Amino acid sequence: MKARRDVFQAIADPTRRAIIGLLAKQTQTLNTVADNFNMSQPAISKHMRILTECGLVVMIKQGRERHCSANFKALEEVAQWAEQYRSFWSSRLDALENLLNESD
Amino acid sequence: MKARRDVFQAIADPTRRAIIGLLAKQTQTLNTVADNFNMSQPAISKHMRILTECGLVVMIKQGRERHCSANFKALEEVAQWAEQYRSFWSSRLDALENLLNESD
DNA sequence: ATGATATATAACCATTTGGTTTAGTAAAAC
DNA sequence: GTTTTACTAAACCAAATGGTTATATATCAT
Repeated sequence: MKARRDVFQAIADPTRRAIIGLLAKQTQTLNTVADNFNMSQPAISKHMRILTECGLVVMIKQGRERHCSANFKALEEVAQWAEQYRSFWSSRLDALENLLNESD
Repeated sequence: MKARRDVFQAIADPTRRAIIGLLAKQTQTLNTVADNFNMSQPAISKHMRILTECGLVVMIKQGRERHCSANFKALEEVAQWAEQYRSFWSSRLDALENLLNESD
């Protein structure tokens, strides 16, 4: 049994972020998703597997089609991680100033 | 010349996220950062290089030491990307419901 | 039944990743 | 000036990543 996929790793790939973007507009089948990319269907299939493994996408089998839908809740972890540092970048306390103050 | 590093890829690694967390508390030298991890100093050096290449960390040479400081502004891209989908997960329109509605 | 369609699975491959150890180099301490 | 110290760079390695093509499987259409 594989260790549960990491959502940070899942969104590291630009193709997978683009897939999320597509699914935000509407649920799509795997094939219609694949039409948007310049790569083979198995490649998209693999990306989709990674996305489902970390909970970012839910796939439901309907006949011979797989209907794919994004589960944006899984992005909360990412948003929260990044946002915890927002006060740092929105304040005056960013990296350069830290360093400059330090060397004063 | 290497293509500019991607911040999404940079934060995909848990060690690098931990480094960001450390630098949020205070600027540190490369060595003091390395003390927090169970890996060699060159390994941390490499992580730090990736972090600086995508702008997440700023390093300033001071004598023989490298003072490392996080530049949280570089996280804005990540926060914004994730947040654009917040309305989806905070509303009732999440994946499962989409699919269930569809198959009604 | 036969064939087309939608997808998964397998086998394969090149490249990247994340680590290692072993030098090097530059600054500080003695 | 010799030795630590802080780090970088190089050479190496196993494993993971992201793609391919070819094949299998299940469903739908005829």
